[in-house]
Amino acid sequence: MSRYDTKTIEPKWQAAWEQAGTFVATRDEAKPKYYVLEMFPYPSGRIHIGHVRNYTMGDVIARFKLATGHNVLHPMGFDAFGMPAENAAMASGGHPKTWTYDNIDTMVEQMKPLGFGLDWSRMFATCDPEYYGQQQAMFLDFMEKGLVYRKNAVVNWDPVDMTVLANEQVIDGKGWRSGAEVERRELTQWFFKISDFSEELLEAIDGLDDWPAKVKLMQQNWIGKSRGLEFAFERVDGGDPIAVYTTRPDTLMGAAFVGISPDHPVAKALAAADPKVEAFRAECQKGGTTEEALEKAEKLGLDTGLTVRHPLNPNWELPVWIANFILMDYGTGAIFGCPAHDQRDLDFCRKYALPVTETFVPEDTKLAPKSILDAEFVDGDIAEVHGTRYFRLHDQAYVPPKTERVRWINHFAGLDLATGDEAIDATIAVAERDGWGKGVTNYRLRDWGLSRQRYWGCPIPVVHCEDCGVVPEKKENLPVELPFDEDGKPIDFSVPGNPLDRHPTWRDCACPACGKPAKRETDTMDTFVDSSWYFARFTAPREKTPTNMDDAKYWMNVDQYIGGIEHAILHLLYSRFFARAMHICGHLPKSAIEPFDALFTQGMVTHAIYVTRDENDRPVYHFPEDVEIHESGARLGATGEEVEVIPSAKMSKSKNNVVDPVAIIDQYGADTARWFVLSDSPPERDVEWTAAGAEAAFRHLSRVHRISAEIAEGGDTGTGDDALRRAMHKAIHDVTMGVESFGFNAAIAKLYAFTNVLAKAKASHAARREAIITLAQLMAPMTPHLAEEIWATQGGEGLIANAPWPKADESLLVEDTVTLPIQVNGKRRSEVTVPKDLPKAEVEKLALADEAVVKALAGGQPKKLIVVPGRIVNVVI
RNA sequence: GCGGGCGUGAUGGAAUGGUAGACAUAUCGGACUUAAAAUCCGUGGGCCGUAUGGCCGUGUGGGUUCGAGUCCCACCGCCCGCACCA
Repeated sequence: MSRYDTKTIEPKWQAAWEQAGTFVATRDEAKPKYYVLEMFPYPSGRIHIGHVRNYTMGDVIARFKLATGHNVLHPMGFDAFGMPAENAAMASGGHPKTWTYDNIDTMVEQMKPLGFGLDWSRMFATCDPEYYGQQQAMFLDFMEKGLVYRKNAVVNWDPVDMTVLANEQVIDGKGWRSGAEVERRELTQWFFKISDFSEELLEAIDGLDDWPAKVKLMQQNWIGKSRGLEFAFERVDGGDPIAVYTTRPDTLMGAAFVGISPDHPVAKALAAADPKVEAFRAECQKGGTTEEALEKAEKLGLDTGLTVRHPLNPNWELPVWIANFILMDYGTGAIFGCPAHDQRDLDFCRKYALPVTETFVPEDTKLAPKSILDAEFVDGDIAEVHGTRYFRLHDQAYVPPKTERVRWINHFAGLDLATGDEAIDATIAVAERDGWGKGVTNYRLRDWGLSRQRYWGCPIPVVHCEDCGVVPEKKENLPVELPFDEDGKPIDFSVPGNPLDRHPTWRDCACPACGKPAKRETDTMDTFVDSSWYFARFTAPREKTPTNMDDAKYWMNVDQYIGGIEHAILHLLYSRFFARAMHICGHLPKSAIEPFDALFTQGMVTHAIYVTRDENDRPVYHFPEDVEIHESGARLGATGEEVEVIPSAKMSKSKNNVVDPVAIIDQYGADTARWFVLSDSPPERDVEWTAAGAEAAFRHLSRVHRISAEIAEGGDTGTGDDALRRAMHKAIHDVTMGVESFGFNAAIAKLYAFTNVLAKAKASHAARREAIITLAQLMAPMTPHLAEEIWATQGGEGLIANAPWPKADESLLVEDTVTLPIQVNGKRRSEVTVPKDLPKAEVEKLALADEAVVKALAGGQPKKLIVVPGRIVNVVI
């Protein structure tokens, strides 16, 4: 009997698929098309077991769709621009281009033995000039349609290296290499006008029926539509009024101060005249640009000495403060602070001794007069004195949901009991009636800054001309290619800053408008641009235009997109924007403006970390192969030292817990790796790689292989054909459901169960042969090599990859009798087996006659009797 | 800080609001073997009980329901994102 020899089996079938062109996609109007795509990898160097999981899921879908009669497109490429290539060049003196293409070669070589059903003929990398040249062409189209513009924006500035830093390169507010305190600095940058699409991108989320609800919710919150009031505070000194935007105009009577951003024009004007203000602005510019850093930073304020008049009472003057937590990018860059109903404002006002005024109190309370002592407020903000409940603020701002009714104090629109939403409406109405403000809709979504001051990215194809200004490059001059050399030598990346900026010749060019000598733009594009349209490019990857409309019409949309949850917002939102922009420029049909019909977000593959401590109590990480697991705990194989096990940690080179797919394939074969990454956890959740789990997967596949070999040797073993066929059709049904609903782990559990039945089945040779062939077909999307091998062993024609998916015989799925649990007051007490169509009344009779029920009733009558046909009986006493 | 998610035996997990723990792993017991490996059979949430069986049990505390792992509220813990990481 032949053993399960993956080293022979797997390359054999991979060669067979390649020779047959099984996965090469060509347009065929006669068949329904199916486009399945996994988020393409960054060529970091080696493939990761996480990639294996991602692509295996896609491959299961692709092979399943092929078997169900679809014309499948399942391509692969590389998201190849980005910082790590430059970092590698900086660290070891190579070139980003060489590093990247070497990595791509390695990774392709590592992916092929996994047997993915990919159309490799469509592969490209985003750093191919053929790709980024088309991207530049689209950029010019976007410019023409007014979708691109320039403005100032803040970046992380390293004052020692004199260079812009990515957020990732800012560690605890310091530059990663120089260690210098990072500053926020303004730079003129290129932007895509994604904010023009805020409403459309928000509304269209409703139509994304096959996206996870959590992703849709995150995108909605990110776009952040809000309704509010815009108005201006008159300055007492007669200067330009200060415009503010607020989502809580109902709290206007609780205003304590007006706050402006350190980057607000008024703040800048004051700073020009007053070094104290300038020093404060400089203080505010310390640290990185992330919203997290800004939000967590200590709240700082500076009283400008300016005052403004309250719009509802000209005698009420409010101080103007500069505050570091106010963003110039959102609203008008100025707010009014209402400490009673906003925690951040409350903290600020307590810190700077500004007054706190409630504008509303809980419905069943009164505002506490001063005469009620603090001591009465034993439990937070409410005190009860002589039967009356009084409210007064303490440490927490009072922020009830806007849909909750509250009691208003001195509301100028005459409200008494009303919800926040009603009060906002009333306030906006009054402001509009009296002409001092207007209701506006605002979005949190900001325009997409795409400029990067780095080398390894797609050059922005514009030219700066002294006479003509910013001029788009001519399309016939595309691609604007990155230079490989400078002064005849490969570019030196050991110097901080953008090599394009200091390149001796690359910048020099002729102005596309007037022909005079001019300078190229040296900013390159954000790598998110590259990944925002690659899915469209896969439909016609060699086209001399960004897309081919016929191909795009045929293949788009992506029917199933699969990738990590970490891309839930940015990548997916940018792609949705890009599809719309491409449609406007004639590169995609209208039908493709929502490019991903269905989205699935898969979890990570994790692995335990093994740690010991050195003499200074610093952690020492050990490779799994150096650790022995005993019942009493884990120990180092060499020394017997006890090892701490941290389960389910993200794989990381520095923690020595990375599982290399290449080693796994070598040890067990690709099918085992594929089977394991699908089997133990639901695909949306993290799965922990364990040696025992991989071993178990391998044992199971060996067992299936062995069963096939036994059956091939023939012989009838009994007469249980009927039971085996029932189990088989149940398996067909369950596995089909599992695959269609991304329940891969559940599908695999059903395959285990069916295998157990088949292994023990006493049945005719014909029935057993039918069962093993069906099992192979059901396993084929997950373990395609083993499936082909069994198919061939059992004399199947052609390739199993092309065989039609088995169909479940519905008549064999239904049982004649069902066993119903009988509950008494919701607790299971007994059960009764009845014919499946037994009328409800009969079931009730049987239930009431049940020994346990009779005992529980003790002669009495049940209060209620619930019979759910085919499910359960509940007797309520 | 803000937004989103997750939490079930020793372990990974299963379960259209309807018998919690399918399937797999560890463990333990047995068969086969001179022996081991492989394989096969059984055991496999906790407590009590020889057993039929009983009580408890899905992070914690409350709620809705005839019935809650599942729905709602609060809390705790962990994970993801926060616009220049990909």
